[in-house]
Amino acid sequence: MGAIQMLQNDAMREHIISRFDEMSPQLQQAARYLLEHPREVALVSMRELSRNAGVQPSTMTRLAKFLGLSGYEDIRAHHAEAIRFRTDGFAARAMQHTSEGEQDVAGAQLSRRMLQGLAAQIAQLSEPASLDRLSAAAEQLAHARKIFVLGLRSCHSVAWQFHYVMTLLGDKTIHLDGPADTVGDGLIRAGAEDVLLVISINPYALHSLELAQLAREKGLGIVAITDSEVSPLVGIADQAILCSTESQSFFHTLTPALAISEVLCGLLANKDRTAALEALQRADRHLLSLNTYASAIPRRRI
Amino acid sequence: MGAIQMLQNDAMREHIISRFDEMSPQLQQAARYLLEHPREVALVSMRELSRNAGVQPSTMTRLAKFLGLSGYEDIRAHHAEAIRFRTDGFAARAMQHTSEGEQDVAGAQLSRRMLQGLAAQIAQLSEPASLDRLSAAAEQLAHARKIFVLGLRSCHSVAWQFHYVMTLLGDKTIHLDGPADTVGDGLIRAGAEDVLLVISINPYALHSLELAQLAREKGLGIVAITDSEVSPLVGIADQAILCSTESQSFFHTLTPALAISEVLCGLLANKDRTAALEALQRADRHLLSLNTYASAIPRRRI
DNA sequence: TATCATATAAAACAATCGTTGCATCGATCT
DNA sequence: AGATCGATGCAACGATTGTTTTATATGATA
Repeated sequence: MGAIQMLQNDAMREHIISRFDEMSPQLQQAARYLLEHPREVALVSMRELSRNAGVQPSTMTRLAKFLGLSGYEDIRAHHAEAIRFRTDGFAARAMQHTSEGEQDVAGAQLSRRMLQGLAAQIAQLSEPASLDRLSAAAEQLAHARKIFVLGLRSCHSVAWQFHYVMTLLGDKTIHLDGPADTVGDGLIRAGAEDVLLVISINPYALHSLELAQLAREKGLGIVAITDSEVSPLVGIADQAILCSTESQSFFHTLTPALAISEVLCGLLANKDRTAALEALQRADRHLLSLNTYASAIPRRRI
Repeated sequence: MGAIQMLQNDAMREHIISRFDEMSPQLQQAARYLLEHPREVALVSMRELSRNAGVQPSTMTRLAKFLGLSGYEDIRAHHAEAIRFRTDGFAARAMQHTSEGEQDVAGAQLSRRMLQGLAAQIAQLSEPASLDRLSAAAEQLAHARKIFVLGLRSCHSVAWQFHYVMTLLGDKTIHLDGPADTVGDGLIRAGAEDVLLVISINPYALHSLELAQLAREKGLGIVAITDSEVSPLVGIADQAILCSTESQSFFHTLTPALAISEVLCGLLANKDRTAALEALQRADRHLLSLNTYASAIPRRRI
C-alpha cells in the first residue's frame, strides 16, 4: 500500500531529491519508489522492493553507489533508523501548530476535518452491502455490448474518469458528452444489449434524468452511481450504487463517487487480467509513439 | 534502549501473553524480547533478533510453531503490518480478516482492498505536513487575480471538478481546456498577478509540463497537485501538494487528488464565508430559473 | 543410580539475500 | 556508417537467511 510519508527530517531523502535529475531512467524509477514508500524499504527485502518498484535488483545497488553509499544495506539501515526513532510524530507535530496564526489554524482544521470525513466515507463503502452492489454492477457492465457513460455538471468528473480509464482497455465505452446540446446523441445507436452508466447526485441534473429515462425506454440496462436510496435514479436503474456526498464544507463531495468509479474499473479489468494487461501495453505503446508523456520539463518548442 | 511502544490492540500480542506461562525458559526469553521490542522484529533478521534476545535462532522458529503459526515469517509479517498501519487506526482493523473463495468473492476482496487503501491514503493527507501545504496553496490561490486550471488526460477529472466548483463562487477560474489544440489559449491574457493550478501525475502529460513552463516564463504563480517529490512540476511550482496514486488495481487512482482539490475549494470558500454563501445562492437562483435540476424523473418532452 | 523425556545447543540444509561481472542495447560523435 | 560509451538486463557468486535435523545437556522418576 502506498504511503507518502512526508515529513521526516531526512538527509538521505533530500540527497536523493537533489541528485534525482542526474539519474538514469532506471535509477529514477528506483529512487522515486524509495521516496514514495520509505516504510517498505525498511520492511521488505531489496529484491522484493525492486520487484514492486519495477526495476532490477542490481538497480538498487547501483542507486546506493550512485548516492555515494557503500551498498544497499546503507539505505535500508537508514530507513530502519527513521522508523525506530520517529517520535510519535502526530501529536507532537500537531502541537507545534497551535502557536501559529488563527486563520491558518482554522484552515488546517477544516482541511483535516474534510479529509478525515472523506476517509471515513470511503472506508464505509467497503462494507459488505456496498461491496455486493459493486460486484453486481460490475457484472452487468461486463456483459454489456457497449457502455454509455453519462455524468453532467459536477458528475462530469466521474464520468470522464470512468470513460478515460476504460478507453485504455478498449472501445467498449461511449461518453455521452459534447457541446451544442449533443450530449445525448450517442444513444442513437444504443439498444437492449447496451448499458448506461449514469452518475448523478442531488441536485439531479434534469438532462441526466431525461436521458436515463430515454435509455430505459430503449431497453438499455442502467447502472447508477447516486447519492441516496430515494434518488430518482434508483427507480429506473437495475443497479444503484450509493455514495455519500456530504462534506464539512460548502460543497458536496464527489470523492466517494470517484472511488466507486475507480473500483468499477478495477473490477472490470480484473475479469480478464491478461486481456487488460495486453490492452494497457498497447495503449502504452500508442501514447509512447505519440510522445504524449514526459518525465522532465521539456525545452519549449519554438 | 528497549521501549514498549505501540498501543496496538494486537491479537498476536495477546496470544503470546496468554500462553507465556506454558513456555519453556528459552521460549519465554524469546517471547519476552518480542513483546518488548516489537519494532525490532520487523526491522532486523531473525538471527540478529535472536542474538539480541540471547537465544538460539531455532528458538524463534520453535516459538512461532508453539504459537500455532507456520513459521517465524508469520511473526515478522505481523509486526511489519503493525508498523505499516500504525497511523490510521480504523483502516487497519478492517484490513485483517480475509477469506478466500470464488470469482465473486475475489472481486469483493479487490473492491475492499481498493477502498480501504484509498481511505488510508486520504487519511494520511490529514497529517500536518500536507495540511501546511494545503494552507499555503490555498493562500496563494486566494490572492491570485485569475486562477488558470490545467489538467489533461486522466487529470482532467480533477481540473474540471475544481473549475466547476469555483464557477459557483465566481468567475475567478479559467479552465485551460478545449478541442482542436486550443488547450493553452487561455494563457494569452495571463500575467504575473495570476496563478496556474496544474494537476499532473506520472506519467506526466508533456503538454501539461510545457504549458506550466510557459506560465512560469510569463510570471504566473504556480500551484501543483502531483504525485511525487521528484515530479517535474515540483521544480517549477511555488507550491506542490503531493497525493499518492497507487491503487490495488491496474490503474492509478485520482481519488486522493480529487480530495485535495475539494479541500482547496473548501479552504477558498472559507476565506470569506458570507461572500461564498451569497455567490452560491445566486448560482442556485440562476440554475433554478434555467430549470437545470429536478428531483424526480421528468416526463419526456416531445 | 539408571533411565527416560524434554529442553537446548550445534550443525547441516535449501532458499533467498545483496552483489558483481559480463553481454547487449541504444544513443552520440567522429 | 563505424566507433564508443553509458545504461540496462541477466546470470552467477558467496553470504546470510529461516528451517530442520542431529547431538548434547538437563532434570525428573523409579
